[in-house]
Order: sequence, then C-alpha cells, then structure tokens
Amino acid sequence: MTGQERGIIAAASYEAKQSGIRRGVSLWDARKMCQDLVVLPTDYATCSLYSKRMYDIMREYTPSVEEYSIDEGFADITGTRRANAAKVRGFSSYKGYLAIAYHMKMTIQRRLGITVSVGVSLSKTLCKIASNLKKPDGFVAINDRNREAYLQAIPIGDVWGIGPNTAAFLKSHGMHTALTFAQKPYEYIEKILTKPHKETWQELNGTSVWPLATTLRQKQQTMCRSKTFTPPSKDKEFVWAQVFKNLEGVTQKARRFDQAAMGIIVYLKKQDHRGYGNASKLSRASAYPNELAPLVRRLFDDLFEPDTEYRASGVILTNLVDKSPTQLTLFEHPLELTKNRHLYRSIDELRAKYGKYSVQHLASLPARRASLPMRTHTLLKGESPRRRLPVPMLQEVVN
DNA sequence: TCTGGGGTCCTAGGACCC
DNA sequence: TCTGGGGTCCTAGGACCC
Repeated sequence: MTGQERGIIAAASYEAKQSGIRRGVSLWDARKMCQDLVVLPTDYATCSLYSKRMYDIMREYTPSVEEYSIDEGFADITGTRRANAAKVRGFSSYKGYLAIAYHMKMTIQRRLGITVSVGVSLSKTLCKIASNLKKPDGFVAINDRNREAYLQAIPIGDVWGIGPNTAAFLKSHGMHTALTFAQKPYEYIEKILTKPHKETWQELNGTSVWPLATTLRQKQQTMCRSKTFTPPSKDKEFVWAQVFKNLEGVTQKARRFDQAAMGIIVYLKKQDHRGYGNASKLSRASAYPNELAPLVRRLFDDLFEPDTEYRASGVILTNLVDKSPTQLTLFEHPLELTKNRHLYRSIDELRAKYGKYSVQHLASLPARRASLPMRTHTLLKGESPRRRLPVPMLQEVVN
C-alpha cells in the first residue's frame, strides 16, 4: 500500500483491499481497519520504469497503443493477426485475437515478473470492464454473445466514466446495472444525458466511439499546485503565504517543462470543501512568481473573505504555451526579463542542488514554517552557498 | 468514506456582434 | 415602449479520471 506522504491511501494491495481499504481512504481510517498495515511511500521512479517496459512490450504486437496512465493502457490489435501469427502459433489454445492478447499478457508477466490483467473486447469501456473482472491476474474477453451476461453483474457506478453523480441520477431512473442502462433505447438516453454519457452508452453496446490516443501529449494545458492545510485557517497572511508557496511550486514546474502561462487562477477551499476561484488573463506568458505576484495578490484579495475558515488553497496556470521565444509587448523592458531569466535559472539550480526548500520567497515563509519548523533554516545555514541569495529582492516585488 | 493532489473534457450562459 | 433571429467567443464550474 502506498500513500504515506499525503495522509490518504493512493494505492492498496489486494491483501489490504480485503480489509476494505481502498484508494482515498485516510491513513487514520486505514489503520483502524487493519492493525498490521504496512504503508510505503510512493516509488514513482520504479513504477515508471516498469510502465515504460510494459508499453514497449505492447508495441511489439501493434503500433496502436495508448498509454492511458502509469499502469493502464489500451492496444488496438485489429488487423494484426497475420503480423502476429508466427509469434503466437502454438503458444496457447486461444485462437485469433485472443491468442495475441494472451501472448502479450504472458510476455509481460515473464519479462517483468509482474502479473497483469487483460480485457479483450469491442470498445475501451468494455475492455475496462473485462480487465477489472479478475484482477490481479485476469484474462477476460467480452463479445457479442456474453456481453449482456457480464453487464448484468456490473453496478452502474462501476462503469468507467460514470461517477457518483451520474450513478445516482441513473439509479433514480431505475437503472442500477450496466445492463439496464445499456438496454434503454438510445432516444431515451439522448433526452436525459449529455455527450460523455451518451458515448458511454454506445461503448457499452459494443460500438467503439473513443479512438486510442496513440501519441503522447507533448505539453500540458494546465498545471496546478494545491495544498490542504491542517488545521484550517482564518489568518489572511497565513493563507496568502500558502497561495504564494503554490505559486512558487507551480511556476517552477512550468519552467522545468519550458512552459509559461497566459492565464492564472487562484482558488481557496472553504470548510464546505468547495473551491472558490478567481481567474485572470496575462498580457504575456510568464512563469516567474515575482512577475505574477502582484496580480495573484489582487486575485487573492478579491477572493478572501474575513472570518472564514479556509482549508486549502491552489494556484492553476492555464493556457500554457511554449516559453522559448517570448514576445514582448510594446512597453516592456527586455532587461527586466533577462534579469528574471537569470535569476530563476540560478534559483532552480540551487534548488536542484540543495533541496527545494533551500531558496524561497520570503512571502511563502510563514507557510513553510508551519509545516517544516526546522528544516528550512538548517538547509540555508548548513549548505551556505557562497553568493547571497536573492530573496530580499523578491520580497519587494511581492509587497 | 468527513474527503489529497494533479489532470482532462464538456456545457450552460453571458457578452458581444451583425 | 420592449424588442427579432442568428452567430461566435469566452468563462466558470461540473463531472470524471488516476
């Protein structure tokens, strides 16, 4: 089970799931459910190495592979029977496409030493259902003949793309299983649902409407940093420091990917768990907190209500663009921009070398102090870089 | 389920135009 | 006074996913 760093379970082992522990359960509750629970930190590096190897194997069978997430992908093997015939001949008693899928599953298992569950079917949604049926070592094919029998046993809320809201809505209309939903006439579905769920209906009925996304998305469209603070706070300057910390984090991430934002959203979460946001457009793309600070502060001031408890804050960079050739507007000073570029390149290098808390804007210190009382200072003193850190200069911009 | 963090896509409705 | 018909673009927020 992993999820140490966030206070909730990010992924649960099959043993843990037997005790009722699922993704999203708080660590507190999880420990209550299972006394000898083992919680591990997330090992992203190892996971992505295995992920890459798994996708490489899948591509040995077909070029049409979608890397849906780190541990879940789609492969379209339509039309590859001839190409794969020699490879899979005599390997199993399966024929045709099933023989290819089974060979793929067993090759992953043999080379990587992990089991995977495979679902073979007519659409992505049906494949999801099939692969979920016999985890962790499943091999299930859903075809026209057995489709209804399988769908009958699937609760409507377990269908990929049908979340809690739509599940409740469909139940109120008498649809409790994937089958009762899929069997409604399309004219009826069309009246009560919108595009995504109409498409889910088609996918459940064996019509594939979601093509595979076979090319990796090169750049993200938005980036976000958010943090829940415990306990919640009414203290405006504390909450502001949290916002600023998120601003630092999210702009650093953007710089790492050579992207910059044309828009920005500041949001705060109240005790009702709802987010309240304030958005603005930028005249020019930026990924520098000192440039963005005055604007972000204004957005924050407009948003913040006194005597209100806030439990989380976040900053979202929107309309991200490639940073490389920055277009200046008529009245901007190239000198300032160059200064910023050098300044933040140095800051990013220092952080890479001495840790992410080694350099930070004064404005976000109150937030850091609350969560990491000692570490900040130890790092600053212990590692003492020769040059003076440019932090005071940044603070002026903030205020 | 007293609920973390990081994303995507879709839609309703307002602003604005002819 | 109360007013048509049609279009586009943008934004806030909902819903969902891992």
